[in-house]
Amino acid sequence: MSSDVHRQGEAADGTVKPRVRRADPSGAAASPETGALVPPARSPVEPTDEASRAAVTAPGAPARPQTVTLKDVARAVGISQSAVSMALADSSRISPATKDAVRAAVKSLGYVPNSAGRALRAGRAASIAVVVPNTGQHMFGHPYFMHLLVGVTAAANAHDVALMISTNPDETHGVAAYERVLRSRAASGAIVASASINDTNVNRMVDAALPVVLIGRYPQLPHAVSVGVDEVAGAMAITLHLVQQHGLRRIAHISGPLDHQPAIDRYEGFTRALAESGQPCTHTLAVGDFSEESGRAAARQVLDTMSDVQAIFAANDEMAYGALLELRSRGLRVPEDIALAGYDDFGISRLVTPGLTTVHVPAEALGQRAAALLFDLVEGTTPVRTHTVLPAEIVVRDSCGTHPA
Amino acid sequence: MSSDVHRQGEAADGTVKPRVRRADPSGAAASPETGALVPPARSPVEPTDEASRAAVTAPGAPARPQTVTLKDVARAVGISQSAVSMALADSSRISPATKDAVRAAVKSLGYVPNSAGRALRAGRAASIAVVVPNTGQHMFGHPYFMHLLVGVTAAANAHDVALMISTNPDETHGVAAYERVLRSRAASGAIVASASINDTNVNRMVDAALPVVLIGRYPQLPHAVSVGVDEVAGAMAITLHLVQQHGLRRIAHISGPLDHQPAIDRYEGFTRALAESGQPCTHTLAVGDFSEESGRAAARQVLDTMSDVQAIFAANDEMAYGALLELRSRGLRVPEDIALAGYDDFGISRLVTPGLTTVHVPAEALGQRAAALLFDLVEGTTPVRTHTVLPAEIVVRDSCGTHPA
DNA sequence: CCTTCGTGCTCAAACGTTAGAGCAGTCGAC
DNA sequence: GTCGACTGCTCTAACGTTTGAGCACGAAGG
Repeated sequence: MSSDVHRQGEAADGTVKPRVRRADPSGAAASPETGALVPPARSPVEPTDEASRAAVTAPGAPARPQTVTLKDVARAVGISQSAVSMALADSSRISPATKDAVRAAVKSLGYVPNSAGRALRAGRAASIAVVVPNTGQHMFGHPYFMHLLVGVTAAANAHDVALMISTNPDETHGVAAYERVLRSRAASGAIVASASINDTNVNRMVDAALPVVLIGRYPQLPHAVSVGVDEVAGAMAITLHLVQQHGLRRIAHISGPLDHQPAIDRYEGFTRALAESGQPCTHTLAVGDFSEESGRAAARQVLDTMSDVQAIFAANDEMAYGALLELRSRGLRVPEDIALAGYDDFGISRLVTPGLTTVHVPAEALGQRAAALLFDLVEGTTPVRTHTVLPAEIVVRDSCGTHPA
Repeated sequence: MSSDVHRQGEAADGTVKPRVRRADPSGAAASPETGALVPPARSPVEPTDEASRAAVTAPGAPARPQTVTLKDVARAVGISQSAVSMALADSSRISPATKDAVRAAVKSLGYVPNSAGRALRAGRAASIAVVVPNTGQHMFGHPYFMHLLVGVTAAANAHDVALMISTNPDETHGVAAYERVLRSRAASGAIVASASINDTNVNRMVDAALPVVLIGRYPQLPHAVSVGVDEVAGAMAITLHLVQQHGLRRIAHISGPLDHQPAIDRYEGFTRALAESGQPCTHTLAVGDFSEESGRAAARQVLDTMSDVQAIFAANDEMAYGALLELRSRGLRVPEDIALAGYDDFGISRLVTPGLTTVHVPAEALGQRAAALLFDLVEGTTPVRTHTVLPAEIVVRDSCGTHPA
């Protein structure tokens, strides 16, 4: 049985010699798990166009796998296939006895309706798509999407609908990947989880006149159906927590790229909270790109330019972690010397020492709501409101200081 | 514009009052991000059966969204639709001039082939599925799947094939979710990422005579095509590292559930390494379930029963983290008092302090290889080998002790 | 001049499904 | 006794695609 097993990297004598990789002990940005993937010995699948693929398949094409269709059920029961179809649709025009017979035959033959036939007839597929445009895998691999997917999956399962996911291989294929899914009617609607507010793809999708639900806030697309989180409120809450609960006054914000709506909203929440706190606060801003390394760089900038910083609020946990590394390397203690807060709450914040105070993004709930809205759209029920905003919730851990009182 | 915005949890006066949740400062198992999701104000989508949904859609059913089909292109060019089809397939029977005209018309009309029509005609859909059977979301939400998905997505994109994901809503729906995807021909093949070796669903899938690639090692299914990682070698390598590089002799293993192939393999690698190390080692075993809490419990058991433990090797990073918490709470230092190692390398191991020495699981590469194999199967090319095994690679960080020169 | 061949298309059928029209038989009402 | 309505089905068309068969035409070969 082991004779047909092929071990890559196996030495000639049959012993397995695992490669050892030594991690950067500084724990900095050269993160092993996001590093280049182990290159497969076999070259990656090369793109094949429809024509040549068909040519390859044609010669030795095995008999199409035998499927049981309506016709088979009809033959078994001794009625027409339309009658079977109607029976399965529980039509009142079919006698109970016939329905029973049909159900029995369906079960014994193992009939499952062919989705292509159904989709063709119905004009739409029984599936929805989650599209993540404009993404290298750096975006798609994020835990955020995993949680989103869990939510969408749950809703799709409940609705008895299949789920397709569609990402863009690269910028040049930009449009293709997701537009085709919709235009080809492979999915009857889509949930779009994008990023940049300048993403023209998003506008395209919305214009496509197909059911689309956006995740996030899209002020420039007032008529698009969207579901988001109240990011401004979340950022306000955590900033106010720093100011009011911990009495901090000199606070830096490390924002994400400011063509990114969440980055804008979190920054706005930050400034608004300072303005409304009633306290004389000083603040500064450093812009990152949501990556750990950019957070570290931003922290460096903050520490070098603002004297006596008391707290840093980063627009996501990854940058907060980067900042933590910078603080650590300068011998600054968190939270004793500087308080730290993040945003997202997808694992990092809990695992890091000290645990990061952060704002929880309910990605799973977002996914579930988005799917529910999409189903309304697909079924022609116009949703009552176009924009749904879920509440933010802050999670207090240790990085912002010991709990007063 | 903000008038149609509905804020959940918004107070009557319009101010947003975010809820504050206080995290368990012990940092133990009550992990916020895996906790119950924020319950949506609106009740979750209730299951709707096919019949009643159709009834809802029927009355006000809007005109089916206008799509441009082959017929439209044919009309525009002034030829038959078969000619258009042949032109697009680059048939030699069509003149270059006509092909050009067709391509121009396709472009100007924005024709995209309807996937249902194509799938119906071809007998199979241009999509593959990733199925995760036997799963509460506890399994599906794991970073492992995210990485797997990234790999599969890349391959699917390169092959110009859509990707469906299919999970089981719950145990009762067990079969339905994935079996339907395949039996209904919604996908032309599937990648199965399962867990338990007793999972009868996996056998069912394999028996279904549809292209299926399993992820992991399935010794009991020798004829199924699978792609896995050499878990035994990985566990051996890390164990030998502890024994040979760090001179540790009293080592405990915290395994996963032993009806789970990776758990079995990692345990086997552990014992085999000890046997082959040439050193007189003492070891013990505690069984967990791959959860952080079970890791903590197992560590408790180990520390209470085995005297003078020098190292703990946990079968995954989550349990290693649980063990770390237990050690920390007993005032034991890692690695000074006890060395620690994990397995998986999906983020936790890098973020925790001290960084965990672990074995890297190349989930993305697994996904990519699995997809490549699946495409071979779907296209009728029988792959040369049924089992592919990727090499393991250990990642040395700080939890196993300082690097001996 | 007739046949053969090649070219460049058209025609028709088929994939599996659903739904509207139609139809044979029964039954109740007038 | 005739009419209409109802019951319980069958027939047929249609969704959009691909493909094998067929056909009209011109050129080449006998």
